[in-house]
Amino acid sequence: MSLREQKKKETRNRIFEISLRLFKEKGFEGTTVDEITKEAGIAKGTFFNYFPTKESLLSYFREQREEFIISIMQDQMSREIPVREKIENFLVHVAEYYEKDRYLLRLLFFEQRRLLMSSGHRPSQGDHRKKKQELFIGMLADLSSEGMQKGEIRSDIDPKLIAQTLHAVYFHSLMSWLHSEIDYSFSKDMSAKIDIIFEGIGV
Amino acid sequence: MSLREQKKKETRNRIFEISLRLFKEKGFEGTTVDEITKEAGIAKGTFFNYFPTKESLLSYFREQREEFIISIMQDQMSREIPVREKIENFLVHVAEYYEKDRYLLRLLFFEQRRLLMSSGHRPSQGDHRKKKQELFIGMLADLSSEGMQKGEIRSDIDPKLIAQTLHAVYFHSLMSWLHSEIDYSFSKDMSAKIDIIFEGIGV
DNA sequence: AGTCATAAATGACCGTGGTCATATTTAAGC
DNA sequence: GCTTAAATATGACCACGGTCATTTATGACT
Repeated sequence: MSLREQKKKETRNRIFEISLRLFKEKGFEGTTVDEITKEAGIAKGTFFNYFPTKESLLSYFREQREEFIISIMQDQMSREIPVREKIENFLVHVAEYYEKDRYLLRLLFFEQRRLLMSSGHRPSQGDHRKKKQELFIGMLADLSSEGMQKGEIRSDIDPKLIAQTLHAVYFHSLMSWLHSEIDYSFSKDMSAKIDIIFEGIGV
Repeated sequence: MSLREQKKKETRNRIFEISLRLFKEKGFEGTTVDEITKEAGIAKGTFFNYFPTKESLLSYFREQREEFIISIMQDQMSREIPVREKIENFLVHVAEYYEKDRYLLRLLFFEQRRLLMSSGHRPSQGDHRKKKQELFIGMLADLSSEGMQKGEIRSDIDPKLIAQTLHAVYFHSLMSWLHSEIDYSFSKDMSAKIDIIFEGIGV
């Protein structure tokens, strides 16, 4: 790696680290780009050579999280355990991972303008790059299919529908937890709701 | 009502109507407060006498929606039909109501900084005013309890948990629909997922 | 080492949301 | 109709996010 690339990487990283620290200290709105650049020892314009907007710092943070989450998913996918356990394990692992950094997650979901969610209903035309969220639901759908083949899950429902329902519960639990001011286990709360989906509420 | 109050109300309304129109025409970011005040024939400062921020226009819009939704809820609550039907009716009615104005809802959810969601996990101390979202979940919980008493719903689960799970599916379906670029029936999509919750996915 | 094209850094500048001291309007009391 | 205090309107002003023409640093090539 050339000196140039090296320095670029370092600068980008410095901006990012300083930003997250300041966000934690003073909030997202309360931190100005001027402060960030001053601390990083660069001019204001330079910031925008590295990140197109102040908000994009949060996107970058999210991308890093997503990489990690996908690795958790893939770990679970390959294990030799009942599908229900795989699903619960996966979701609980993600939840536990999130529990470590509630504050920055709050920023991520409440400060970022467009919080991406998977639609499950894509336009048939369009770019073919899979978004991370779709991968998330896609993997849950794969697990559901696997469960159907093994006779662990009802096979008269569209696996995608099941995946979306699971994801709904996961997402809702996450949001509730982020909004709440009290401390409780997000993963346990979610786990209870996943059980409902498996067992149904009907008599 | 005095002349003063009358004019105040009119001005507030004019600002609001013009704003929503401009948002539809040019988007939220694309519309400036200057434009709004110019069209409304008032000075810029006056705008902020009526709405504390530009974003608060969206909150106001949401409050209006919420009033309406609560009335739908209350209608269903008092009918003499099976609980499952009440729940489905209620959620489907809300969905159908939303389907009428997808664009402004998108603004509401994607442009507004902090999109409120019910936690279901409130701090024990704090203000006692019930937020609208809690009312929403509260009513779903009441319906669940009713269903348990009538033997239509399993009674070994906390009704609140059921309510939250139902709300999760409702909210997720709504968000997916708002994100999607294609036209499909949000209410039907949601309905299918509600069925899953009633019947479970286990064998 | 010197030249030069390209990458990267810079900060004056702009448009916007939001503030606030001041000016204007209202209506109650006389 | 006049006075006066409170409600309301005003626009100059500020801070911030973001742009861009210009300057500076880099390294490939001779």
